[in-house]
Amino acid sequence: MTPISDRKRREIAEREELFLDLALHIVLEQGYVGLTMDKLAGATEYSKGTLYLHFKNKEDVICALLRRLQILRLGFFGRASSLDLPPRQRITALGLAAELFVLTYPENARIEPILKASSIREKASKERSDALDEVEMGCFNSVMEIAQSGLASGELNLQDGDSAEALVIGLWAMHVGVGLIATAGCGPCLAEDEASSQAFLQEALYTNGARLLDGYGWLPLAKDFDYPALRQELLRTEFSKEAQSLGLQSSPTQPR
Amino acid sequence: MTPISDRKRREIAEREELFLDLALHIVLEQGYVGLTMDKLAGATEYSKGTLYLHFKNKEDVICALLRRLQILRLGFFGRASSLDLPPRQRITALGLAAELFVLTYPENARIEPILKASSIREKASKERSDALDEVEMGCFNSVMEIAQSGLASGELNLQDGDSAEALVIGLWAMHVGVGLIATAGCGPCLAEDEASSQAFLQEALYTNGARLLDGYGWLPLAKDFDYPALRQELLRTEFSKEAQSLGLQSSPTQPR
DNA sequence: GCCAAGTTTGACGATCCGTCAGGTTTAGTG
DNA sequence: CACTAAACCTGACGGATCGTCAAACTTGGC
Repeated sequence: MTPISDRKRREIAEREELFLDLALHIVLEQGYVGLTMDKLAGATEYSKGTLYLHFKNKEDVICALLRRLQILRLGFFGRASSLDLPPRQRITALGLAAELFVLTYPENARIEPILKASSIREKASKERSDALDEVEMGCFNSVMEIAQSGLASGELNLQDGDSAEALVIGLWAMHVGVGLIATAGCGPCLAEDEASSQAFLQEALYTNGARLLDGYGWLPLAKDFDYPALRQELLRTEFSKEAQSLGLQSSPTQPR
Repeated sequence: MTPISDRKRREIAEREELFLDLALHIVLEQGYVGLTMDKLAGATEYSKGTLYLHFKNKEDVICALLRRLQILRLGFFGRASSLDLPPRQRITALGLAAELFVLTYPENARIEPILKASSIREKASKERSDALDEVEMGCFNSVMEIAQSGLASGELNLQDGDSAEALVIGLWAMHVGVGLIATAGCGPCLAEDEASSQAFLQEALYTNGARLLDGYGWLPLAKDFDYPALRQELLRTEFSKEAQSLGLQSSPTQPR
């Protein structure tokens, strides 16, 4: 039994994916409290002991779950960020990517706040927590990189006390904040109707992002460039697949 | 034993305060997971049964804890919001109030995300959850009211798709987001040194708030009014007590 | 002094976490 | 093919916690 075999290794990786799929299913259906290691083991063909070979504890499962999602987010961000566009247009594209990510993987909104808040990070294994950090860092840096290229090319001019980092924190905080409000509500405000309030919040996030960048004087300002058209175009090109599967009508130009 | 006695009622209310004090102490010391109903009962002179006469469950305790804090926040907001200043100055004052609140009651930052994230609201009693909503609504409305008076007096002019609600959501989301990042970190980014990164985040929140309002074109713009001076003045007047107890040097004008 | 209503208690059943001794499978060997 | 040792998996179990409720206790009016 010397060769600790690739097959085995692959099997284990596959099994972990399976565990995470099932865990996600349970969390979505019954919430974090509803997720039980016994239940999860029962849902698989394996026993609790095996589960604990993969995950240090329940918190570790959540951590792994979120990491899997954040990798997808990073993918979206990367696609937007590598477009051949001027910085402000690129960051607008990234904003769109963030929106599409949220819409495509609504489960992220359920998992992320669970992990952010309670002291889950402390209990999860260090490796997994670090792995998650790494991906989140990547997302943050995608934005940071655009800000820096804006500075470099002169469309973004910071004043006295400002910094690119502060700007990115602002965008990031707004993104995180809207996500949190969307799941937790801020009080019951906006809670009238689940779906429409989600749409309103996403809309508000876009608007406020644009206003914030305007406030920093990042050119071209919203009034000087047709960002909505850019978004529409991106929905037709880079993000056409996502737009389609979400059923976003990309305001057809001219049906022939 | 006919008069169900005011004394008794008062005693019960006092006892609840005591419970909350002790619960807060435990949460601050040992985190949410460290808070145990047995432990809490043990810390009081009462038994678990009595605890459960006050609170439906553990989640209810957290909910009550946060509500007590949010009432204090509402107080801060109210004081700022009722100042006799033009709208944008007033909302700046409210921003300062929010900062001071965070500094004065750092425990809020520990409790709030716990409740926002995990499915605590679902398990807490409806009454308590509603009571919390009410206070949070009050806070939100403080901001909303200022935005509306800005609209009314013409310093704030919204464009096409914008709305006062969206603006307030933006500010609110940024506030919430920064709070979450401050406790959870966004990845380990900024985590170099606990205290200084907190300060940076608060600073960033102020800057971004100002930039956002500038982006909406809410007059007077940051460049046309000395908002830092206004903040200093408020620290010397309305919020002198808080500034003092926080040891904020309010850059003395002229010691005589 | 006595009783009934109101109040408090803590032992208990139920649930869940994480472990580990022991059973089962696997893959190489003669 | 039989055998063996390492790798793998299992599920019963100890420990911790939640929330309940029947019983014990306190209160205050008569």
